[in-house]
Amino acid sequence: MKTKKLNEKYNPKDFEDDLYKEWEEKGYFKPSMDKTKENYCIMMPPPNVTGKLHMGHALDGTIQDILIRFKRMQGYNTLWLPGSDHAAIATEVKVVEKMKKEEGLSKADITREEFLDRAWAWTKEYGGTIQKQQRMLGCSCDWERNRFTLDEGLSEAVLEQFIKLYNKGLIYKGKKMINWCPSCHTTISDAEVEYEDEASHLWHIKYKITGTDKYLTVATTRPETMLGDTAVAVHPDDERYKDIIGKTCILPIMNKEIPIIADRFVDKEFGTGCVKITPAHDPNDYQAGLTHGLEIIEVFDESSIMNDLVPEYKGMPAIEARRLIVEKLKEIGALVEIEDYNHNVGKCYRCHNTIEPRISEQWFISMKDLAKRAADSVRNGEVKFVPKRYEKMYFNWLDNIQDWCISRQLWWGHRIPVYYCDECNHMNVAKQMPEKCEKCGNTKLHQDEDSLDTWFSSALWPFSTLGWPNTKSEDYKTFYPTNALVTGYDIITFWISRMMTQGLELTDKNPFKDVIVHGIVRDSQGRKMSKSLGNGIDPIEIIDKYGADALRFSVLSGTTMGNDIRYMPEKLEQASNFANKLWNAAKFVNSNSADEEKVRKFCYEAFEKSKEYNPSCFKLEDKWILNKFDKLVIDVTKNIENYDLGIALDNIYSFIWNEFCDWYIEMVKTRIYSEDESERVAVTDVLNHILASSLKLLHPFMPFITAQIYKNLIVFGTEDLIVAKWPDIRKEFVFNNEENVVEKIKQIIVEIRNVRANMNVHPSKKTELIFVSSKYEKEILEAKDFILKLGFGTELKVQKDKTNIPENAISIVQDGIELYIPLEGLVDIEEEKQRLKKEQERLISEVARCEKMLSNPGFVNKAPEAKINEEKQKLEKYKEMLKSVEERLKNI
RNA sequence: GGUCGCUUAGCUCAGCUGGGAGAGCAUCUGCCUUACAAGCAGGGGGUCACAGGUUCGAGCCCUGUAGCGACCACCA
Repeated sequence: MKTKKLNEKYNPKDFEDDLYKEWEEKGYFKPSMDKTKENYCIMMPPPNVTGKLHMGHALDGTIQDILIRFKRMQGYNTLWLPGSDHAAIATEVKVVEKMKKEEGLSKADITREEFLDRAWAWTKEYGGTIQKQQRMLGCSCDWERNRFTLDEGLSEAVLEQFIKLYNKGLIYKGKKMINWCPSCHTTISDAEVEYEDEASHLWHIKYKITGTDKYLTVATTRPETMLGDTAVAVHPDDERYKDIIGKTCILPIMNKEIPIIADRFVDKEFGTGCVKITPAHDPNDYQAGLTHGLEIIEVFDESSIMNDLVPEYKGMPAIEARRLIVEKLKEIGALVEIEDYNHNVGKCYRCHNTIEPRISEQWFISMKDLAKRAADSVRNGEVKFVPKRYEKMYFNWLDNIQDWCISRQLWWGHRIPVYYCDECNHMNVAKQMPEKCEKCGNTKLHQDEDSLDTWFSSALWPFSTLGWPNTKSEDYKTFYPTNALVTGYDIITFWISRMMTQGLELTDKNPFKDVIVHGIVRDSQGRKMSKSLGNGIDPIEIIDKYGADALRFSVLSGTTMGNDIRYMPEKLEQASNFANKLWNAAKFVNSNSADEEKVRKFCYEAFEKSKEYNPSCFKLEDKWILNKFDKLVIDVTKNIENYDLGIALDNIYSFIWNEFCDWYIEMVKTRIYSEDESERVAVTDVLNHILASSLKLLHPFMPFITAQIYKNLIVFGTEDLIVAKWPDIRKEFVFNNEENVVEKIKQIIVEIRNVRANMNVHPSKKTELIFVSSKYEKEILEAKDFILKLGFGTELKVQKDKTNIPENAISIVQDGIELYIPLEGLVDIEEEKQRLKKEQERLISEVARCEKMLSNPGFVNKAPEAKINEEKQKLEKYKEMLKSVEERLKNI
């Protein structure tokens, strides 16, 4: 005898941690590397090293874990590779803050090496947090293959990538207008700029037109940049200004003569139609400056501190200078108007300070060709997005792509592998500092100070983690290209598009086949969870209180892939109620199971060996639940394969609760308590078979409770559930007929309860049940025990015709079965007549509906045959039922 | 401005290839029936945003409108 026992109460804390440890120790998370099996690989999107698990991670991790566990159970050689990202800016900002707070130091006070020491220390201290939390969530990823974007192998991959792209001419250094964050002191890429509405003003300033008494008025949101104006632009077709094009005007304060130029980018309708041109501080103006050969004059530096163009503003923050310049303009009478104005301002995605467009020499990747190839892979269907609509977002980004600025003025990250010759300034591009300049042979060289965008290394994630550039490595050969990539839609541009471009360029393969895009987890009011709002929900607190399984259930049930999720904490109640229900059902099955050896002998072993289970062991309700279960397996498998995880979970939920617990267990209780041992053995077999198999289907979704129950099953459950075989459908038996009959009987039982509830009959009041059925006599007798129990019956009779039916009985009419319930003293004939009349009306309208449909020539000629037959059968059924009801009405 | 999404029960959301509108929560009624009161049984509750169209048949397909949301671009 096994000494297995489930605790009296479901309490996830009792077993979740232990189970996880056990799985990990037994090595279940590692791929089997079985060459005879198909491979399946998912790369976990690497969270920031310093991050904490939030609901987005919980959702993302749950989805991936479901896919991995599903495939693992199906026998695939599965790898889910975890890791973390060094998150250049985010981490550097935090380390700088900490340094300032604790040591009173800034970056200027220490060397690069000293800073990196601190950053690594930080990483070691805080780096493991998320991964601990992912374990609590149940993520079955292979921690032994855990990678970090700054680790040795991945850094090697970055060098390889840089040099390859450079040699191919795809990476270049150039002077361009870039996005500069004056607070983080670095460039950022276009994708990292977030636009926000900001209330501001439009200042209207008049410039004197040279040699006349006339003025033109420009409108600007940035008066402080006027010091660097080198032109005023109007639209060439603007009638108002046609005659002044080509003339010059006087820039106030600077008292400098600047040209009036015509350019089509000017919007005639906006402001005054005259635009001041500051090529150094605005992307449009920069472009105009290039086109018209204008001088570029900087007004402030990289910290937005004014330079010495005008001595009285020197050293001032630009925003401060703005105030003074506006005052000055007022003073000299150049300020015409101040208009309230809302405009979109670019903000740094990290620190949310206003981005300054600046001209600067930086490193870029030329994107156009790379982007085309990446887009084509999706266009031609080699890579598909789920849901498909996100492909448009992806195309939109790639089709309009600008070159990617990859250099960052940060220390935390991969340093650019370019070494300048101190003598001839030649750029030597190499993995390590060359001994001498390849051009002039000088031995004094210095490395580029900049580092690379975080996403430059993340772009390699699907293959750098597998050993690339060593394409001969076992992991790379086995798992690349990977199968699915699961992530939120918010990083399609940041990450998906970059993995695609780099993957195709460097490995000549699409890095993954399916891109599974999920939504954002929002709060119960639909707002984004954020630190500033304080509306975030901590998944760890949820795990503490409800368990990881409940958390996983709650982020998936009732959701659709790609849609945002409004997180309702009430879902946790549903989830933990479900877990509790399952727990109790398992306890019931366990405590009522017959001796395991006997079950094995009589049922299970025989079945395993010969696949010829004696169907006479099964009673009607067994065949019903077995048939239902097979359909469930088909549905759940299909839905997981289509990534319809919410639907798959719902399938399992309603099977376990509504079919298995509410019906099957109740149906077999009399057999369980039976004196006849062979009855008990047979029921034990089916109960355990259905329970164990249901646990298998549910395991990917709720791994802990299912595994805990499974290992404590008295019958079956010998292997660990995490590696148990995903259920097959049993082609040996199909019990469609039995399923149909039981559904009819269930319907009758529901109606019995219904009628009794309406008549306020106390459950203790039981009655005789008289069935009339010529078709299903045998089945009704077979189901006698549970019909009596669930239908409040004292005894059950089946007859082929309606002789001797008492008058004061309730009648329940089903298709092919009628039931009469004599309820002495309780049946009011008038009330019963009213009830039957209502039923009659309902059936008449049903018959009418079917007849109308079937007499519609359009329907009969065009509808599929199966549909027509279905309607014909319904018509027959309703006609028959109607006939019975009407007969009964006549007789009482 | 461009693109996309959403609008279904009181609330939050599912709804497959077009073929009788579903779940959870909430609500009402009756039950401590020996797995489970975190439960059981039963009930009520919907003009599927609006207007057209296609179709034998539309929550689902097409066009348009309105409200909400997201992304991209521009905004001197």
